[in-house]
Amino acid sequence: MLLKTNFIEKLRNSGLRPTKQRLMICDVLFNTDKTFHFTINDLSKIISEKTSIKISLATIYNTIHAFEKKRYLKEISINSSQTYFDTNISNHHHFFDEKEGKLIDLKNEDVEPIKIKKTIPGKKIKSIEVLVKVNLDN
Amino acid sequence: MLLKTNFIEKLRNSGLRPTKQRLMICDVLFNTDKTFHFTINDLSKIISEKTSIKISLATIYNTIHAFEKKRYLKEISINSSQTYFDTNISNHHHFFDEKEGKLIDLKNEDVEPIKIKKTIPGKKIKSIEVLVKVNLDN
DNA sequence: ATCCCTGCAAACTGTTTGCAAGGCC
DNA sequence: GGCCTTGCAAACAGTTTGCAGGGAT
Repeated sequence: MLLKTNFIEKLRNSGLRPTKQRLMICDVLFNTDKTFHFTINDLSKIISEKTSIKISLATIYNTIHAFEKKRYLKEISINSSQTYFDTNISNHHHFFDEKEGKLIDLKNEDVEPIKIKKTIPGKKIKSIEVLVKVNLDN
Repeated sequence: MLLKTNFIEKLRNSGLRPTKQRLMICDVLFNTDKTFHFTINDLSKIISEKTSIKISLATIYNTIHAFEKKRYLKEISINSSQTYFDTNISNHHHFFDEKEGKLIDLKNEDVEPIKIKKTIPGKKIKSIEVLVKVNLDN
């Protein structure tokens, strides 16, 4: 758990002004031990349920992109009408439950190290993401 | 290489009427030894460059979705503003060149078999997709 | 005082849909 | 003829942008 003052610090250190909207978003995203996945829509709903303050969608997009740039969040690669973000910024893989449209973390020890035996000249591997799609067992 | 009559056959067998639009799309997608990746936009451009016939975007979307349902194509999971399709419907993985926005096939022998040691009760693994993001080497 | 940030509305992009006209069987 | 398909335009959803007013430093 982090205190509000920590968030203020965190934002300042990134060159982001600690506005009440950003602090609110920090509180939702980072004031928990667990990491989780969300869409902008999810986040917007959580905020409106949690407080009476309304944060404009534009501001939410703005803030999330700023946080992504600062590596407080990362975007997850799934084809979906909405973009998913992850508060777990470490390298890890995902299950995607097609029926529920939900992402589930795979711990690193759940996946044997991926070895890529091919390289592309002049290019460097930036990330390796495994997406395991699951559905009903029938 | 397949002949036009083969495509007519193929479409008929799937319960799809062999219209000239669909045959044109078949020709672009399947009348080659190589498989490839494309977006709807790409496809639309290829068609308009290749022939003077103009196929409406709605029809292209329509046809591609029909082909996907019939498993002549598959969609690839990348977060991108556009949806990518693959004429290679076998299980395989991809490089994604972030700079060029282009997909490159990884042959199965280029990736050591992925082992997932976790299961989800009542759920079955439908697919395992590896996306290796690459970018300039600096 | 300055510069950054917010919120609204409008704009934009890729995709989907409704429907009338046309084409395949 | 009946049903499927096409093509257009309008609708749609998620996201981005321009800009005026407000807030942080």
